[in-house]
Amino acid sequence: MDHQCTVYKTMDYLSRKWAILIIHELSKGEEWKRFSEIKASMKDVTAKVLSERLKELEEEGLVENRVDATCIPVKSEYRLTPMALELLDIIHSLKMWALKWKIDNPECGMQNCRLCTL
Amino acid sequence: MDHQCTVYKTMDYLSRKWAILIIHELSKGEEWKRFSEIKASMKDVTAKVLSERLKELEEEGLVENRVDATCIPVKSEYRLTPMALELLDIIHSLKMWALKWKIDNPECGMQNCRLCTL
DNA sequence: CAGAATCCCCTCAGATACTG
DNA sequence: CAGTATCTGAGGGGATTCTG
Repeated sequence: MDHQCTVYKTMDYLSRKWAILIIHELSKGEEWKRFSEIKASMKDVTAKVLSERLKELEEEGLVENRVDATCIPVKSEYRLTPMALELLDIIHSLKMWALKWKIDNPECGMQNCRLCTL
Repeated sequence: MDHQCTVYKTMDYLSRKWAILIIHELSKGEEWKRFSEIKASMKDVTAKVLSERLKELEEEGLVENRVDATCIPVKSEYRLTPMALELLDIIHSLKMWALKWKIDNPECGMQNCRLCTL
């Protein structure tokens, strides 16, 4: 890889399942979101995978985590970093590109795609 | 997935190993590139994977293939479609983003990253 | 030259169960 | 609530061999 590391490495963790959807989910609503809140809004993701992705994204500097251990039960919240907020624009461009060129794919008609979040 | 199909489906094939690097490779130099030419310029990719990716990208409409069977040996060439050329801008944005934010990753110092192709 | 066919490994993600 | 631990299966990718 050597000289092709930047995009390659970026794709390495962004291409993991749920990663982009998690980023997108965190971009909605209030700043800080609880683990259970994220999980609930993304029906099919398991706690294991969500936990893994959040940790990876945190290591990559895309997600911040704050924990309030004085609460019972413990309150753990996540939000996007400025780095990730800029990435949102690119994800948006990707959506626009997909909408423009791939709109007629069999399983997602134009109506759905125009309305869908990603 | 349902309402999140566009970006998700796009990521599905773009996130496969070598896919983005192949697109990037096809964007360089002359229009049409031969199989062996692509393979030679991407040291570590195997013929199997390169063949698979090219076929997937062709199915997705990102790559065109023309074959001259009158030659011996057969001449098979590939190039990007207009759809893929627009995607290049987004890949470029992704590189710029990575350069800006992830420049200090351990295995790729600033010098390499500024010079590297992706 | 341009792949196709096999074989094999190994990672990733899902399911389930458990814990402070 | 917010995870972790363990097991499992599918499949993506590498290495090698073969072919028109």
